[in-house]
Amino acid sequence: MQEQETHALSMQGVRRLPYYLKYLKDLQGEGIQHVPAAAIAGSLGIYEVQVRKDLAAVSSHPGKPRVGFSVDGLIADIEHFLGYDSANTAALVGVGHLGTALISYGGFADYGLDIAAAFDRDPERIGRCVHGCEVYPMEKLGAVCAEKRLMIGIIATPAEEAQGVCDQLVAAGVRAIWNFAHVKLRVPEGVLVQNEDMAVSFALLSSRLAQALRDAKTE
Amino acid sequence: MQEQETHALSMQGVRRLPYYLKYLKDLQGEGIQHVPAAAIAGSLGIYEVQVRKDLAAVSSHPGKPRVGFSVDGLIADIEHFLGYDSANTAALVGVGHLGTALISYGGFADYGLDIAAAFDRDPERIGRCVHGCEVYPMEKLGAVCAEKRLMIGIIATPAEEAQGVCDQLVAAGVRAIWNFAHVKLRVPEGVLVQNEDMAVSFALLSSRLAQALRDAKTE
DNA sequence: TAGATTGTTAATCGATTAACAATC
DNA sequence: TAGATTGTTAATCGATTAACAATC
Repeated sequence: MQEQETHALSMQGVRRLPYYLKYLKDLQGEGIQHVPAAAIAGSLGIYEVQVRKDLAAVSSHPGKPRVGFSVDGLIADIEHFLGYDSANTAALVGVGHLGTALISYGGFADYGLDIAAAFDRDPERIGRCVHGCEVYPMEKLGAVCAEKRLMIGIIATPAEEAQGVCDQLVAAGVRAIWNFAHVKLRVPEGVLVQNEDMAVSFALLSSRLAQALRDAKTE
Repeated sequence: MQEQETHALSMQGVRRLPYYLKYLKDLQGEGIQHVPAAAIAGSLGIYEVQVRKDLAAVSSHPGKPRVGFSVDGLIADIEHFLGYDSANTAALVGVGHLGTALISYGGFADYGLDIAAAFDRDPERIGRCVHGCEVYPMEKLGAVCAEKRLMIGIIATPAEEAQGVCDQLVAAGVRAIWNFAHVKLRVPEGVLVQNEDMAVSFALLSSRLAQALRDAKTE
């Protein structure tokens, strides 16, 4: 019975899961069947207790004293928790450099994401096939999304167009938006939005660097 | 005197600053000179108190009752806090789709990032000029970074090459690494690393979506 | 003065860390 | 049994939210 994990995992915890998963898959590749929490913690530079708490929240099979956790079991549990075994089908809008990078990024296949169709308004790009993914004109967005029952809309357009594209995706029935444009999207209740904002990430880096340089000067 | 802001701002707070900045610059463009915290909070959908706490941590000029905060003053303070007025010069390694997207992304100029040189090992790409940025061969990395005194290394290579590139960048004197490869980098003490991991971001989206779909089924 | 708006102190909430009891 | 490793309960830490006092 895999349905006890209602919640209890912090959002930070969810962010750690992909790292656990990567490490566990490496072990799996080496044919290792059991792993103690301490080993996972060591590979990521965090505390064992945190790993145990995270795993307790997602895993259906508890770890065994003296043995550790089942590698295969954990992989299955984490993938289930993260929904990698659900239908994560996506439509990508904006086949510029970033969009192409996303389609081409091999890592996603591992993580259950299937970009099933791409859209662009540039006639030059329409009809092309990028890494096995066909590029459709914007006019077909509604029909293709509905037909393929796509769940996720990925926005990789310039910021000015993002809201319009978002509205079209929502109208076409997607349940979640992964937004790479530097803009705050308005969506109806019930649609998830995840922002991937490079400007925010850079701000963090820049402030830490500025702080470090100031500290260095003071000493 | 602008040097009282030792700390006191949460990391989450730092992540909100770029949004404040964007809103404030819009106001500046409209010629508005003062803004109350409530207006900033409203535009972002957060509480006023949080905005005030964040601003108190970074701003040198306090806000005035009945008037609000000086738009120009806040912009200057936030940019200073984030280090956008420092020399944020960067070397980018890996001029694939993602690397090209980063160089071409107009937004960074606003945020104080200057990608001054790019590197690649593909002879086809070397010597080209992408959005005003010259692409050098990997062999020149050390010399160019030293000569231009570049502070930040941006890694946009495949995961397998990331650690090697990181080592070269560190040897060339960069103080911070912005890593887009899905790998955990080892760096010497004192070098900052900021990971921008799409797999992590997607994991968050996927788990939220899976949870939402489960909830919908239950009801 | 009255009211809008600020800044600060206290209360709550959430996540991490530490201490310890349970089990193969 | 002894020891490795687990899971849980309590303590700490950090960030958000609420309540309130200060000021133009």
